[in-house]
Amino acid sequence: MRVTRKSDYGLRALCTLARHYNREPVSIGQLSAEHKIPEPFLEKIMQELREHGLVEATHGRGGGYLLKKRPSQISLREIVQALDGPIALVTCLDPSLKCAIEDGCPTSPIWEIVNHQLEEYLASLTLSDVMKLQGE
Amino acid sequence: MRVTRKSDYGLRALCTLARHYNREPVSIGQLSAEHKIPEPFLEKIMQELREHGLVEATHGRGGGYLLKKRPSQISLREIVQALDGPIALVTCLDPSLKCAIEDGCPTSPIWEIVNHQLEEYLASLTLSDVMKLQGE
DNA sequence: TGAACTCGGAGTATTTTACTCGGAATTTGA
DNA sequence: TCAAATTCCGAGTAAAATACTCCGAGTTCA
Ligand code: FES
Ligand code: FES
Repeated sequence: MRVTRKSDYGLRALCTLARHYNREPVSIGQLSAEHKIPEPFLEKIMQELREHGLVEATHGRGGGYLLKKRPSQISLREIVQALDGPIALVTCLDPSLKCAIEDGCPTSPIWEIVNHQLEEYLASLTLSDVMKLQGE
Repeated sequence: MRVTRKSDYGLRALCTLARHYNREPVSIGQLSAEHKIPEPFLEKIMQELREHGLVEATHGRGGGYLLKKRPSQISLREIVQALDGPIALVTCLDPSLKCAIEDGCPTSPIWEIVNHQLEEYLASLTLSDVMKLQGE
């Protein structure tokens, strides 16, 4: 029942990018120092975020990353899905896998409901919510 | 973001025990056959459920397991906590571990909220809810 | 007394997560 | 124009968590 470290690291980095929204890009070096994230690992994370359209990168000296959308347009759900893959509380809910029992499985309906609730809840929270909470 | 197989297996087994509430105990053999769970693994699972006071066992021939409380008194949260340990969406929320940043960590407030919501939601669902959904 | 059970502890195997490495490509400023 | 600062990409390795096994011992009951 855990979000991977990738998602937590990713979210922390995105917070910094939210502060820099509409300003100069932020490099891996800066991000990893601020949040104590191993550099090469964060590099991979930012790459995935870019592939999923959440950030964009500028190459070369002075380059780095910036948010591609407004902080209020980026939900926790998107972030977690980008880094951890589909939200599936049990393996049977992961579209890329299949389950042992299928029909007549007593637990599948309840997990579907819980999963759906969780997904909707994460969709309702955005980077700007995270920023707001931080200030308190 | 996954409940372990242990919890899913455990929940399936508990469903059968719910049907047998106030009747004869059900053995590991029966349970594992019905739900296609490896016998020795299920044995461990039932042991943990017993240690957490959710089921009770009777030894010897004709023995097996029975629920120790009414199905409506057993929440998903208890089950998951018994088998997967504390519900902690990120490692920082697990009381047995500590975190790298602590003060000023931008993500900790939001994860606490999400974690709490999830926990409450699981607490609100019981074995009898699972049974009801199954009938549909 | 022996078959059908659970108990308990100590394992092993498999999968997932976390993280590293090195070389190529891109941009900018001196 | 070249060297430094940066991302990009693919292929790894290391560590941790999960999934599962094994076996000998204790219980109960017919
Ligand atoms: S085994 Fe797949 S839904 Fe239960
Ligand atoms: S690192 Fe522990 S709360 Fe963020």
